[in-house]
Amino acid sequence: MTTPLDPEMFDPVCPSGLMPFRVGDKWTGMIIQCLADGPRRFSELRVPLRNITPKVLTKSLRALERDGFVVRTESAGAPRHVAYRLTPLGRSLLGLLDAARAWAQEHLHEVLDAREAASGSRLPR
Amino acid sequence: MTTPLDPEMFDPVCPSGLMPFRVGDKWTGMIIQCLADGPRRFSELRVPLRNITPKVLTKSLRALERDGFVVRTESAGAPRHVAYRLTPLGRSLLGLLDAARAWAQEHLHEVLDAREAASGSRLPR
DNA sequence: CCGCATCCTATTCGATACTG
DNA sequence: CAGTATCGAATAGGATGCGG
Repeated sequence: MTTPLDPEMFDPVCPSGLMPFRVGDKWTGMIIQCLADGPRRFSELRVPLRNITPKVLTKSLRALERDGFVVRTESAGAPRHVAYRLTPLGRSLLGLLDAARAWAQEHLHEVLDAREAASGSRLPR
Repeated sequence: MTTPLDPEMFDPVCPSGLMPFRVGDKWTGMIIQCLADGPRRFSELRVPLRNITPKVLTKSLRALERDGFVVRTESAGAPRHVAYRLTPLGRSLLGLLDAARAWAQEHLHEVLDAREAASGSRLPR
């Protein structure tokens, strides 16, 4: 349930930036994936999202909270312990993310090929 | 097959801007919808996308072309006649768009409610 | 009819440094 | 540990006007 997140969870060679889909902002989809099998702490999330700055992660998490996809829970104690977990509404997005990944599995290479071909034939209109 | 596009096709009251998903840029998803049941002309596309400027529409269409989702065909003659149609790859996105709409049908109101509630309780952290 | 050229604004993302 | 504050670069999106 709470095994550590794989730092290689998001392949840098196939960043979701190449995907024709986005959920929320640049990081939202990956954050939701990270929360798929249990609550995670702020700094735990920063591991797979290797270079995310705290400011940007905070912003994405606040948006997810505001929209009811995620709840934030702070337990008293020092050092601080803050956890983020998906709500049922947040979990309702997982199916769509799966569908998107399935599409990518099947078709993304076609997009990359088309892009490659387009950068070859440079006949600007 | 080529009945005119409904100018009210995209409800201004529920713009896709509120959706937590995006395909490509702001207009891409709507363009693909417009092309779902047959080729369409440039100016035909501008109708349901009421306020789109030609520059922006062009940019989105070029991106769709580059990625292999759409093909552009220009028939000789004056005035010009340019049509855009989905490729099989482009059509492969329709299922995903349907799934996204189904999700929205079922859950978007929860998001809006959550957003509403959040704007009520203003306890900034 | 189908764009392109220019200019402008707002937002997004990130780097860096600092705090309870 | 979990953020906040400030700054800067890049990009998206749009308004307007011209051109083949």
